[in-house]
Amino acid sequence: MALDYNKLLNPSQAAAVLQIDGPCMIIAGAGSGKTRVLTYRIANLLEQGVDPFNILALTFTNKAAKEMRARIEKVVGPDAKNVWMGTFHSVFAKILRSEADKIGFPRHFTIYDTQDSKTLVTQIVKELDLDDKLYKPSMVLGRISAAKNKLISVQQYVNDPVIRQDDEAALRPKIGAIYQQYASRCFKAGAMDFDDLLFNTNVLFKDHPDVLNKYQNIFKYVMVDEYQDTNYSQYLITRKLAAKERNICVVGDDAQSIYAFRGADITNILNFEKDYPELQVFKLEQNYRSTKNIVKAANSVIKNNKAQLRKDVFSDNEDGTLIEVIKAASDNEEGKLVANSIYEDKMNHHLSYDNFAILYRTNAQSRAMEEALRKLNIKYKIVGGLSFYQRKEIKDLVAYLRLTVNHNDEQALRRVINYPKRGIGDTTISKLINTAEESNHTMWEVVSNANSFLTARIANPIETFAEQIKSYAVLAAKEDAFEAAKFIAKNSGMIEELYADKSIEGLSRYENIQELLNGVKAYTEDPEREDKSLASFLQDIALVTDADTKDAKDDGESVTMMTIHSAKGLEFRNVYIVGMEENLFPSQMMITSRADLEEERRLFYVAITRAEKKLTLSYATSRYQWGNLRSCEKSRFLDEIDPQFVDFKFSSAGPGESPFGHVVERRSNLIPPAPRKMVAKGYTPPADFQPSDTSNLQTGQRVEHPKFGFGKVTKLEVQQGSTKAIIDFEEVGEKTLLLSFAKLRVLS
DNA sequence: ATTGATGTAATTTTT
DNA sequence: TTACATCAAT
Repeated sequence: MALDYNKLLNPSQAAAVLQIDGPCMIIAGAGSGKTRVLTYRIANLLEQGVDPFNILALTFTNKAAKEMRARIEKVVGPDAKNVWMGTFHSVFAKILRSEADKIGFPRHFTIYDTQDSKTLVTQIVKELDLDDKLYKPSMVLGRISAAKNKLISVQQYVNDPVIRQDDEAALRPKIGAIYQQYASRCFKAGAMDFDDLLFNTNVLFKDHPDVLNKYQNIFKYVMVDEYQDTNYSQYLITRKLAAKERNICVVGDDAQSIYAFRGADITNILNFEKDYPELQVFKLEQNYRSTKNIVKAANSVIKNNKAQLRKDVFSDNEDGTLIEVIKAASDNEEGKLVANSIYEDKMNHHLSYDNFAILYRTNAQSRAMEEALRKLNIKYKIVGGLSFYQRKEIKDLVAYLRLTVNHNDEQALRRVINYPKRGIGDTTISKLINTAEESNHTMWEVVSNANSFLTARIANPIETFAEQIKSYAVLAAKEDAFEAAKFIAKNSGMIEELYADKSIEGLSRYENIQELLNGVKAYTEDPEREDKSLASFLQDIALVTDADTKDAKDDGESVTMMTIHSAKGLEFRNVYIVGMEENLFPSQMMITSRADLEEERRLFYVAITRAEKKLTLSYATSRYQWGNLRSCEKSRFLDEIDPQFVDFKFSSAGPGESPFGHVVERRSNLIPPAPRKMVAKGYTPPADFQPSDTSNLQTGQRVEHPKFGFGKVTKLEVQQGSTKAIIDFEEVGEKTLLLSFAKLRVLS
């Protein structure tokens, strides 16, 4: 079945779809059918006989990948499943797993999320005895992240005189030291943060040409969506992959580049031609999404930016209604007016609530909107914000799971070592850290050998904890993710702890745990899933954002609320952009430099172009900030819209309210952990006990330990440079000790 | 070591 | 306003 692309697409779209070999760039204006082109382009490749396994399609979000796969499947059938499709992070995380040993990482390395990274930085700042006012984690992390995105290694960072001057000028000379410690701690923990996934892919390709070559041969056709949002690290990965076949096709719109703050480099798209002189360029300029008024208004705004590719987006749709502007006296009134407007529009035009979206610059703005919508009994859903996986109780359980799969995961260990409470306090924890640091071991190695250097009283619970985790690992090795997670949730005591809390929040936390377990169950019950292990489940959720979760339980009729950033790529019939105020949008932090302001403007452009039929902008003249009222000025962006497309209007008031809220209860059973004998009672170490050199210890030798008494070495194991001795003690039985810190006296 | 109280700092955007 | 951290008291 050959598709007739000239019928399905307009001439420029069809041209882009029919191009097959060689580099290609598609400049796709907002609403110009970009996804459509990408979909058909892949369909065409498949039709021309390209093996789906040889196509790599990189997108920016999981959602985009999922959507595209579904659409290709519709056109070409099950072959679509075999196309490599996903976000940069998920695709290269997968590759890094299978090649992990080549760069010294365990196959089941942990992916640290932003919270983990922040806590780690905070911990390091404290350990290095630095001023936490000067070294704020988000700031330090931003600096580290920027370095990684430019592929600046720790070595390069500390040796670069320019960077050092920068940091010194900012009165923060120790950032290099923090970076160094951060990287080494992540490595020891067998963990990568988001940036590491890309950074280490580059390391892998650089240090192992054979591996690069392998993937160059696999990915004969590379496509990159949202190319304007790639950073240097991503740019280099795609360039290397495409170096052999040169079949690279990038799609993007410089006017929609809104991730510079995260290292996205707009010059990647502006200078693409320099890398590929034989480049073919296609421009998609017809907007099919929005009315003429909306498209023209958007153009009039983006015109104010200097750096951009020339492009003329137009629409053949109706003129449509003018853009409405609502002025409110306060943020609460703004919510009320927006809610009313939604209600009226829905009634007047017989629409359903999912035709509406409220977009804002910051997540904090959602609150006023939520309250207003609730009062009018309008259902809504919030995309983004704190996601399911960021809730405390979920992170706690996930930490147990992570620790089970990767014992060295330091952040997970610290999170749960004393939760639920088992008497391991801060002092003990810092002692564990120090010991780990001094003896160059991981924290887990210290924890699982706590008895070697702590009094029995405190080593006891730690040992129990370590045994618990080890037993989870044994379980996880033979059971699927659901069985393991269920057991761990109960056995860890988490279920018991949460069940005991009868407050509203406590119940909802308990429910969230149930929901996570349901999620694991669904995961293992998916018939198409080959790997049902706990490790595999964790890999999956590490890179999942809220968008996918929320979509699944979308019950139809609700208004969507989200930040403008997360709205990219989406469209709605009616769009409300709220909080059009100076210092909010554009954000206060972005008005100092021209480049930043231009990014804010592009953000505004993205927001405007989400709307199909009707766009409404609103601002408040006063707003609560940290509990007190501040007055606000309307945004400069309002004045940048050509006034012929705008209808200024003032309104007020709104009808009744309604109660809401519900709670469900459930039961659980629990298993208490087993106690164990730890210290030899009938043995007292001699006062003159002197540990001897154990580097030449042999199996069968008799040894003395200050706590466990006399025993015989039954086995020696060398692992990652450290030697473990399994010793059968006369009074306490078999123990596994790390030779490097066990105090042993060799007797024979 | 755990609890509760008081104080403080924070709001940009996300894989 | 809230979330988090530090501190004092048990």
